[in-house]
Order: sequence, then C-alpha cells, then structure tokens
Amino acid sequence: MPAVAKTSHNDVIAAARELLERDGVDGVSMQAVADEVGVRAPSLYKRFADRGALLGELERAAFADMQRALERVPVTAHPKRDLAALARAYRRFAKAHRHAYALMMMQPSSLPDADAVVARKAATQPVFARLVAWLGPSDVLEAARVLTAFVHGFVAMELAGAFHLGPGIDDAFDTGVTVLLRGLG
Amino acid sequence: MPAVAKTSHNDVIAAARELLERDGVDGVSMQAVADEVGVRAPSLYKRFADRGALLGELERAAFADMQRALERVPVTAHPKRDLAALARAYRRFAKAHRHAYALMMMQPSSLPDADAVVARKAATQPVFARLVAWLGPSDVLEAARVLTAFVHGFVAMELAGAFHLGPGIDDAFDTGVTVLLRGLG
DNA sequence: GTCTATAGTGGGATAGAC
DNA sequence: GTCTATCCCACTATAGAC
Repeated sequence: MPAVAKTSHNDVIAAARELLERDGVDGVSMQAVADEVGVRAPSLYKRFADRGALLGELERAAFADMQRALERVPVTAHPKRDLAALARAYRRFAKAHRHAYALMMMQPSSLPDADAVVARKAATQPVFARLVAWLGPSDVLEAARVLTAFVHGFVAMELAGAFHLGPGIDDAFDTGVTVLLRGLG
Repeated sequence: MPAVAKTSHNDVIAAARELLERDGVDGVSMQAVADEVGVRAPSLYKRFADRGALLGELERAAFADMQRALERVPVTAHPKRDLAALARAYRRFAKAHRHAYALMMMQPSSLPDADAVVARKAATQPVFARLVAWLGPSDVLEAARVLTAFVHGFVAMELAGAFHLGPGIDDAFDTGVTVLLRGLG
C-alpha cells in the first residue's frame, strides 16, 4: 500500500461539494466522499477531525460563494434599488444552490461560533453597505434583520414547498421587498 | 409467549413527542422511543412502517398544536390588530417548541405531500381568516405569503442564532410586522 | 514523519423467523 | 411481541510503505 498522498485537502472538499450539490447534506458521508476521492474512509480523518469539520469547510465555502454572488450586484446611486436587486440575487443564489443554502441557514452550524459569525457577516456585507448608504448607520441593524428575515423566510418556504400553488410567487416576493423597503425608509 | 400488546400507537407517539422536545429530531431514534415505551426497537415496526412514518405523526401533531395556539388568539373587530397578535403568537409557539417547529418547517416533510398541504393549511387557517376579513378574498394569497415568509424567516434566524446581538430583537420583529401590515393594506 | 490501509467498535434502521 | 442478523455509518487503533 503506497503512502504517497492520493488526495489533498482541496480535492476532498471539492468532492464533498459535488456530493452536497447532488445528494444534499445526508449524501455527504465520509464513505461517499472517500469513494469519490479514491481513498478509504478512515484516511479522511487524517485531514478532518470528524465529519462536522468537513461540513464546516463546506459551509465556509458556501458563505464565500454567496458573498461573491452578492458582490456581483452592481452598486448604483440608488441604494434602495440596489437593495431590491440584492434581494433578488440572494433568492437566485439560494434556489440555485439549495443544499449549500440549507447547510448555511437551515441547520445548526458546523463551524466554531466565532467563524460562523464572521462568515455570515462577510456574506451579508454588501447588504449592510447599501443599508448604511441609504439609512445612515443608526437604523441599519434593525433594517437588516427585517429585510433578511423576509428574504430568508421566503426562500426557505419556497424550498420547503410550502407555497403550494405556483402562480404569483415572484410577484409575492417583489411585493414583500417593495413594501419593506418603502416602510423602512 | 403470547403477543400481548405492551403499548399502543398513542403511547409510542407520546413517548416520541417527549423525546423530540428534549433531544430534538436526532433524539427520536427507534431505540430511544422503544426504550421509553418498554419495548424492543424492532417491535415498533409493527405499528409504523419506518422511522419516517413516526416522524410524520409527530409533524402532524405539531401542526395541530400550532393551529390550536393560533386559534387561541382572540378575534376582534380589528383584523389588522389580530394579525399582529397572530404573528406574536406564532413566534411564541415556535420558540416554545423549537424542535417541533423545526420538524414542521426546517426540513423535508415526512408526511405524504397531500397530508402536508392539508396540515399546513389547517394550521394557518386563523391567519387566512383574518386576512380575508381585512383585505377581502382577492389579495389574500399574496399577503399570506409575504406575512408568513417574514414571520417564519425571523423565527428561523432567531432559532439558528443568526441574530447575534441580543438587544432590539423584539423591536425588530414588531417593526417588520407593522411595516408589512401597513404596506399590505 | 507522513500518508495510507486493514480491522474493528458501537450505534442506528430494518428484514425475517419464531 | 421477541431475537437474530444485515447493512450502513461515524469513528478508532494500529501497523505498513514511502
């Protein structure tokens, strides 16, 4: 049995991310990841303390992806309009990466508390920036809570299939965002 | 050794509900439930096809509980005020039964699709009733989606610890509800 | 020393025979 | 109802190849 490295930290994470996209969190078993990477499951424990540590890395990556998605939203002279665009981008990201989103938002974090706070804050940084530009620094915290609560809640219910009937869903989302932005201003 | 019934459908569900409250979904293992009820784990499969079926019953019970909690909110001549009260009651219920709430809202339903739709609809019936009294039947669907999205999202983020800093959380909730009710009217 | 593999523990879900 | 047995999974202990 060769002792040459058959894989690497990054290979493992890449394989795990693929499994996450395809099969959801439950699909990211140490066995499945090991198979994917061409190694025995126990070997993974040399690189990751336990399954939680691996999931933590996936979560970190997901937050970074979301941050990038939000950073791609153009900054204009109209912070309120930008915030609506950010809301749409957020929703688009969540629906395009439902399992990664679930990992970030719909279950206990696998990350150390401090890391989770940092990652979450970084990811939503673009939103805070526009809120500050719009409202000034004083009311930002409350506005951010209200806005993200709505957007997350909407997406979560969509992903859970809680909005049974199709028609009008996009309109409902826009209505909610519009009403909140009007009322918070 | 006769096969005398040592337990019953209802005993099993009651035990499982206790475990759910105490230890969360993961605590509801067939072993733990069987121990609680004084039976061997495989025996449970005489009453429930699999673990999912048992979880489905817990979910059904949780929806019924939530429905009762919302029905306890008094009906007044001011639907808008009632809706704010319903939002508070919803949040209170979710925080008082976080694991049951998670079972209902934060993971794939263990119930057959049709049953899930019925249970969910029944649970939020009080909200729909007040919305109809307030807006008339035409705009209700969208308003319900927007309102429940916010309330659920807020609660979900609270339960997930996504609102790091304590102060002002209750105010943020009230602000969101107020803004939405004002904007939807 | 660093990576791997084999072998094994313990727990959970579940099927089958009595 | 019970027990036995199977399978899968997370995880550990230990030893062999570079």
